[in-house]
Amino acid sequence: MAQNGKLATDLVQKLERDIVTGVLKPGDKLDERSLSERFGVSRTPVREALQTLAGSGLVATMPRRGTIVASITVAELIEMFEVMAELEAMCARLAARRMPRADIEGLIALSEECSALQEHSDADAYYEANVRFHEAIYAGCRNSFLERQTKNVRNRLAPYRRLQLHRPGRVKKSNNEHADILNAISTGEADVAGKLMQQHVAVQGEALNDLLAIVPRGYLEPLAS
Amino acid sequence: MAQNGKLATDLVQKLERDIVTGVLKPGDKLDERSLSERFGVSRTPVREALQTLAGSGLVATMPRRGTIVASITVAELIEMFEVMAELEAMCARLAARRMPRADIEGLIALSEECSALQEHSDADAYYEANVRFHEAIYAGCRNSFLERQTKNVRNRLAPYRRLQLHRPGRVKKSNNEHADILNAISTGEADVAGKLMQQHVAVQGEALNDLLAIVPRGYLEPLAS
DNA sequence: CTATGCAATTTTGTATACCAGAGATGTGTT
DNA sequence: AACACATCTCTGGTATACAAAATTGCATAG
Repeated sequence: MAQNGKLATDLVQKLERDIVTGVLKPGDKLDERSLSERFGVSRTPVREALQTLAGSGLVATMPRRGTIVASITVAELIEMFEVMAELEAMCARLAARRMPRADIEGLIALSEECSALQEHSDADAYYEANVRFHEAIYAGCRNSFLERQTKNVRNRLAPYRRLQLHRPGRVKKSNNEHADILNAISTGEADVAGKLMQQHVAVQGEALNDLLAIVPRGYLEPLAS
Repeated sequence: MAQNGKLATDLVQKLERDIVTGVLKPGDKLDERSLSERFGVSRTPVREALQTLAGSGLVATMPRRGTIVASITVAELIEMFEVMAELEAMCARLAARRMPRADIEGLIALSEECSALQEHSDADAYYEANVRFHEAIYAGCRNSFLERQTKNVRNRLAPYRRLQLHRPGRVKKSNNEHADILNAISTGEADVAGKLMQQHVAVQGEALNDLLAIVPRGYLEPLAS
């Protein structure tokens, strides 16, 4: 979609991965000069890459004050989770109606993968499998625009979502919810699948308090920016 | 959000307005040198502006082949309307729950404005009022992230949505649907408001065929890109 | 010792120059 | 006359140089 030059595209992907996987954390400064030296290119493609990332919301750049990995306010966090839950619910609803049998088999396999990893209580490994499970459902909605849109919001929430699974008991609960969602999709109960997914993703009540409690300093902006 | 330099920001806004209002049409070529001469700046801020617009999907740039105002395929058009309907439905649902009385009064005023303009059967004037009505509902959801996201998709669909109102009878029908939506929001019936909005925005069945029939050449990409 | 103001340095924003690749056009050959 | 190949030009991609603004550090005054 946003096709810039080859160098810039590479940079976008590298930086995006680093942000989504947590190598770069919210609030980290992205200096154009350092980045250009580190990647052995001039500042121009670096700027283009940062520009692109700013467009998708992964970084924030203040005029004349540089670029940082986007950190959001508590209010925005709540807002984004609200939208995320609805987007994923839509994916699940459509997947229940449109996902071919063969792909559902694949989804089952991914679900089992999650279950297996859940036993070992390795939050990071589970997170990766979890991402694959969810992405399979995005793909199942057979709406590539919705898929892109959903992945985009997911990426922006990634640093925060990752934290959730480090809460005791959350992995097991998450895995159980997967089973129910999978079942609803498999039987074609669109509205049920959507509702379950909505609840699976939504962060409300106690879960919100728990999440806020474990968000590290710097991941959230102070109220007065 | 995506704060580039002052010049680039100005360009983004100017180009965005031209695209959304139809001055620039899908498929139009955006030559960097011409734009830089026309606006009296160098190519650098022009490139940054195009970069930003590409990020939001309003323009498409093919490597080494330049930038054009984004034109989409029929499949994408359908997909985007499907998502648009759901986003607006979510706005309406939340607005029904959260919109303060005072703001509902404003919404009523906007609705009456639409009704008044509908009489004169001036599709363009109605379109503007229509936009204001819908934006008031976006604002009513009290989720600024959802609001931005919705406006973004709306902007991308603007060239196509504008066409719809030129279909005979569509303006009157649209206006009637507004009344029902307004009523549901006013009485706090969230699910009804959402469902009505979803149907109001969705393009399916005959409406889709009608829309495709009046889309000018160049607005849609050929299947093989 | 702290606060304020000025200067120097760092870093971003813009302009320009250079390079490379894709498409167009023309010529030669079959 | 038609097709293929080569060259040429036009446009984007990248690098670098220059200008303006902000932060930081130091010095001086209170």
